[in-house]
Amino acid sequence: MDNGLPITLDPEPRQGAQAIRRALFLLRVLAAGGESGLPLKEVVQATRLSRPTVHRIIHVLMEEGLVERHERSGRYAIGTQVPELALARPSRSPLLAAADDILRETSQRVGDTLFLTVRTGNDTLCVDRRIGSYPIQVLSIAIGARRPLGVSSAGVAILAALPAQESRRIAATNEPRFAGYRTDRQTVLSEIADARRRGYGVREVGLVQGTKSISTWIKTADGTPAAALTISAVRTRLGPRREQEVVETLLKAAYEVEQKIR
Amino acid sequence: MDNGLPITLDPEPRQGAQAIRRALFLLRVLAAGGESGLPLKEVVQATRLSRPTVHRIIHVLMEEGLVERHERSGRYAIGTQVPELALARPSRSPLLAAADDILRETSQRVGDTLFLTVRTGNDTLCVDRRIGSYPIQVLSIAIGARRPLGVSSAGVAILAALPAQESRRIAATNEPRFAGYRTDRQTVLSEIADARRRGYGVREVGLVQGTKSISTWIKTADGTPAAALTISAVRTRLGPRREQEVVETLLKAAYEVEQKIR
DNA sequence: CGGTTATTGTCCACATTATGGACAATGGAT
DNA sequence: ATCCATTGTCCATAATGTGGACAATAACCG
Repeated sequence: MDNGLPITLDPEPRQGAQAIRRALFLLRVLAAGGESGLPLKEVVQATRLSRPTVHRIIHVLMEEGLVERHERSGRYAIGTQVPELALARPSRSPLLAAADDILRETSQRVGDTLFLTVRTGNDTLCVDRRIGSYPIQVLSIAIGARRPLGVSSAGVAILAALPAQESRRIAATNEPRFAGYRTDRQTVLSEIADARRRGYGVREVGLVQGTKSISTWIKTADGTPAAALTISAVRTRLGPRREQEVVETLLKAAYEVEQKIR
Repeated sequence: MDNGLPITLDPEPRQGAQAIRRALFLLRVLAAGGESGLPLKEVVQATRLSRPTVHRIIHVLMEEGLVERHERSGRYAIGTQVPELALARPSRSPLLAAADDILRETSQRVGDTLFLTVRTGNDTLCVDRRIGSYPIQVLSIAIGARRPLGVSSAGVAILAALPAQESRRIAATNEPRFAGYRTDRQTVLSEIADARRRGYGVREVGLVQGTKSISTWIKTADGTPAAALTISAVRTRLGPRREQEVVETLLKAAYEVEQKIR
């Protein structure tokens, strides 16, 4: 696969921090659990770590305030310290700022809900959502929703925009988590291939019954995908003809965002 | 010191996570560096860890996206992943919601800038700020500003509201960081004692020349301090007589917040 | 410029730390 | 009252993370 081009490969990861890496991975898994959090068991399954290890790390994170445990349910979730640490950063990322106007205009034009989704590690994260004017809107994904790369059309689009090698690596890494979303590695890999061929990602069978999603990718100057732009609607609203129209609109919008963030 | 009362002592901290604890401590130190971040050297000083250890951990955190390095300055700062993790939580804490109206009314009444500051670990963190109507306002502290407990009037107030044992422990822990704020443990301890006697914290010599701050504490139902309510103004605006008036207003506002969060 | 210092980065022998198998406790469910 | 599912704890042991010593830059300066 080495074609001599200056592809930026990740330098071999630094050693001597297994525990820290594990803890951060745990945090991301917990983040995927959102406000309601996850029971220990699911965290163990998603991480493929031993239960004692997960237990120990999660309790240390609790002592440190990065994780909370819900009184009633016993589920573990992201704690108050995390947003507190986040205050050290400017409130709005360049991407969000750049996409703001474009999202508004585009969602008005197409009438359906638009999502802006970024990649964060091996996950997708919904960072903005604009509701359209059509009376039936797909709102299943909220801002902050996090899923393994590959299980949503946005995730597939982002994987399709990555070098094949890396997308395969991520699909392999996320494999243990796919079961929870009723998919598997083979399916994801073929969806990625489809998306590469088409130039955009599609999901006929959304996580919500009867919905369909289409995603285009947004690349940074160096060619790595920065985000995905997704439209979701009830399936009947995205038949072949309209799919073409909508895709054109999305591609144009994605291109505009790309220009703004350079 | 054991008087038989059911004082909640921290259970002995869990073992087997030295590295994780260190990494989180590093994150908090970096958070104190705000947007501009800190050079490695200062992180080393603040943490009292060996330089190789800090270096290794910080670079792992960079690989994981929790820390960024500024291109120009080479300083390390909190990275994009942190706010991304924070999206897993509801946007607004109960405290902020409860304090919202009260802060607005109170800042209108007194005319000077009000700050709402919480304790997070061994730090204070400014989580809200309301600017008053008087033409000279002290704005030195921004939302997100983080300092070791003890160096601001808010920090002193919170320490004063904690059990003596714990406030002493924190003052000792933070000692290495005090130098950077031109204070020391002895001074802090005596300020805490003063605040306990008075019922509120005062700082005649603010971090900014010629300003003065007064802080009252806000306690949760279980008696632990949840936050501090601070007024800052140019010193001449807080002479003895007005100090009394302002303190009464602050105490009343703090009491109202306390009622709301129970 | 060459030289000096301040800061950041790397290496690796070694001791401490973190690991996970096995066992215990808790708490619903029936 | 008994069972099953889930969470919690222990501890011998291997592997991980540590920090002293050395190296490489970057910043400063005459």
